Amino acid sequence: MTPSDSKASSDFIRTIIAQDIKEGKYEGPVHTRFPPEPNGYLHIGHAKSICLNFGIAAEHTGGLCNLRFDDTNPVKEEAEYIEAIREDVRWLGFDWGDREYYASDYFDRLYEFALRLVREGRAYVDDLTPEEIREYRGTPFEAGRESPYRNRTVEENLDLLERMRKGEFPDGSRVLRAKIDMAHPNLNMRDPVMYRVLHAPHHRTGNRWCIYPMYDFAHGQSDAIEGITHSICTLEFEDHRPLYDWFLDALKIHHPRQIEFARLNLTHTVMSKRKLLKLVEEGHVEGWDDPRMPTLSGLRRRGYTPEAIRDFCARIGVAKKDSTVDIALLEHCLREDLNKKAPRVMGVLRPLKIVIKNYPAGKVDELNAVNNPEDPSAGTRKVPFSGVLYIERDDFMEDPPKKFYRLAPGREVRLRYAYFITCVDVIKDEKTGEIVELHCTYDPETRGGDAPDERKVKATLHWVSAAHAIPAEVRLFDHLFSEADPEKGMEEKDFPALLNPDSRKTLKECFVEPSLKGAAPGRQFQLERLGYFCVDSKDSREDHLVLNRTVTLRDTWAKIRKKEAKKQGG
RNA sequence: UCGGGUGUCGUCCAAUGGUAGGACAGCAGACUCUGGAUCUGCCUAUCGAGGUUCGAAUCCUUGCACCCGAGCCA
Repeated sequence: MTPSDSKASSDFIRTIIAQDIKEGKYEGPVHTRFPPEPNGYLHIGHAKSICLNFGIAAEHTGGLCNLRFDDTNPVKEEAEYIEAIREDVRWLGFDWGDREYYASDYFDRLYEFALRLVREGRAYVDDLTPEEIREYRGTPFEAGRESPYRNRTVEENLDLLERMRKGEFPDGSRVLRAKIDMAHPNLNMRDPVMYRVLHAPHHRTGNRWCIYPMYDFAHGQSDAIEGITHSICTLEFEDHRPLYDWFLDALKIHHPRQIEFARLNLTHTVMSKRKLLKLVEEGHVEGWDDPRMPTLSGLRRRGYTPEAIRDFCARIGVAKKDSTVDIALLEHCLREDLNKKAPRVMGVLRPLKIVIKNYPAGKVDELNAVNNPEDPSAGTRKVPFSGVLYIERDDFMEDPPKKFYRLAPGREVRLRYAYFITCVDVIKDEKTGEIVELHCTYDPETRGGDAPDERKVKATLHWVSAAHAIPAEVRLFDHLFSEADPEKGMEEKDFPALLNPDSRKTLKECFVEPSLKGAAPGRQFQLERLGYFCVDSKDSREDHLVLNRTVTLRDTWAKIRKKEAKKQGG
């Protein structure tokens, strides 16, 4: 192994951790955690965090990464999301062993912690209404005011907190607050709420609790309880860090080192769970796993591979600068992976019928086709050829421009792995003028795709034999939003207006080669010259094949066409 | 106006006082039974102004821009 083989990517977080280890700051091995809230599905932004946390643990001997659900708000969280999150993390390729934890596992200890702070006079029960609390908090520019309930006795606080826990008070009537500093320039330190009354059943603790800890009072302590050494989170928690420090110090418990990084943004999509949830709830997409969604379940259904996503996460790096990664990089990683792995088959999306006039009637030939030119071990297969075929409509032009070198009247091209054919006649619908079929001749000497006289053709087309082809429905996907940045200058509630109306096109009359018969859900392959596709895991049936286009191939011809169009359009 | 952050090619990430480099995107070409893949070449950047230094993306001063923060959300 050369040094470059094992060269791990580095970033400022890994640098800090390496330094901490060098200085012997922590007793045990590196211990991280991935802490999702089960209130939605995981998206590619979470993948960045998952790869970071599990990746760092894996890079150190004895390193561990926990999966912890931050389930402190029963009104927003659902058990359905937990299973989905587990599946997504596993699919991405990470293993948390038996270390699956829940903040709700710690409710008893958290309550004990709260009691301790109350006894020490560091927390109090406040009777202010939510509106009053906001008012008393002040603003970033002016100090807040202390609540009139701030100086209750320890006994009174203990009594009130216990009665909150027992359910004597309605939602919103009282909270437990930390007694810190109402004039602190960091708003998080102005007596933050630790517990609120919420008469709601919890998906794990049922009706055992009617008060629930705030995230700020649960997160740091959960990390401490689990012995996390490095608590990696996103930038918006940076100014919560002093508060976490305050709790940890007051409680005198293990103190992980928190490091913040910038969350991932991607062009042509949205990433916040709120927005994704809105797309789902308002029916702009078919669900969390709609193949256009940036969710892991959506990407999976679309045909993305875990390897491609991990590669992407490695390439985007980690930093503290707000950034928006071009979705083209994600697509590049995908193509690179699929190019190595996906078997090639032929299929026609917009069929144009071809009749080979000089081909013996009724004859069927079996031609050899390479399964994957990038991988000889993938072998070869037989593809049936006959006198009536379909080719792609886009592969013929009656009046071709200079740079078009596919089929045209009088022109010879190659049918992949088959024969050279020449177009001799164009048959049109008399009324509409639409081209309904092409008449061609073939050269029997070119069987397999090479001419004995070494003559060349400029194009090779994909095709299927009409009598042997399998019908399929094919869904073509494009960016969810046509704008690169749908968050820019847009009221949050209005962003669906920017949705790309052409993000999904369904083609119902496609044909694929017979080797795809009975293809299992999720199966992936390349349709030569068209792109990578997979069998839809939800809608495909034995007798009704449904394919998703995962991503197109790089398409130089499309680029030329676009450029020409732009030139003419001015 | 307060607190916390961040400013390097179009985009993302490096360079930690010593030649500003890589990837994606773009452009041009080679090759090709996928206009795929592959290969080659090209293009473009240190937020501004001062200073320290033989030498500054990096240190200092100052200005500017952008992001986060006033949930009983996470």
